[in-house]
Amino acid sequence: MGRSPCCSKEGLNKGAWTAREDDILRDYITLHGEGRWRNISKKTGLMRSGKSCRLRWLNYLRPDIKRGNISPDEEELIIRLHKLLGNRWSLIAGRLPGRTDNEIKNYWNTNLVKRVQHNQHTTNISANSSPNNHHRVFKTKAIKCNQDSQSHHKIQHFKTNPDAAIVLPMNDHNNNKKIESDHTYSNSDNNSSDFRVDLINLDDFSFSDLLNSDFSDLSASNSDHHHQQPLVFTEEMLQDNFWTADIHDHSASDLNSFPSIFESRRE
DNA sequence: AATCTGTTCAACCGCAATTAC
DNA sequence: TGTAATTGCGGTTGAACAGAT
Repeated sequence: MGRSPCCSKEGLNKGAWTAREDDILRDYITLHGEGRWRNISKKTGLMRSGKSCRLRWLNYLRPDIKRGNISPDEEELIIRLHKLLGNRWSLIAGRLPGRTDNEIKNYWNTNLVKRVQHNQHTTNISANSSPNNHHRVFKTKAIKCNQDSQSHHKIQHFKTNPDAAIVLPMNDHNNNKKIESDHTYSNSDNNSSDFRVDLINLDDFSFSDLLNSDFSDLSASNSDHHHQQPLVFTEEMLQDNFWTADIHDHSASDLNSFPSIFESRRE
């Protein structure tokens, strides 16, 4: 016995949204907030699927959205994050305030992929003698958390897991929460009840992989420091003998510390 | 002016994970 | 606990537009 059957898809509008449809959707979300996407078409008479409403809102109508004019800094950040994460567009978008995964994906496919391929080609020619000189893409595990005990358990799992993980707090457009380095929950919106984090399993890569990913000035390259959220670490990483002294010496568990920490570890 | 070709980007689709019943 | 609905993600499509011929 599951949920009540879904409404028929017949009669739903497709294609470009009209200004009137935009107004209806915007007004509804302003009044009732995001989520329950399928209800929107029911309650407003919009002949659009819930999926379509969600996409239209997230990619176009959100008030905090930035469209077009991707700056050279943002461009650089996209390239670096793509090098690190691959086609994880939502994850990359999470590090670029006001940008959507769709916009970044489009921008990558239309502007950056050719340039990166060209650069790789020229790099390969010049570094032909070192075939092992390639970077790796880190696979992350996304988990959804809220402030209940189960979510604490999830975080605790990663805190106690020997394969300690880097926590990438999502700069989620739905809320402004993040996990602080001490794992207390920072909640700037008491009405929101959950958030996502992405975890990189350290078992998946070696230090050299990370070093080859060229993290340098990742944070600094983004001009919008107000919205920039630092990468943070699990408690284990802070306690780990390999890391502790260095990170505490740098007194900040964010990416600004990465290059020097890694450099010192290599010595 | 008409047609062709390439580019852009909003929107759709299918799938997997999560959530609700 | 099983099943179906919902949500979110990445890949793909196609309409609209611009520039070339």
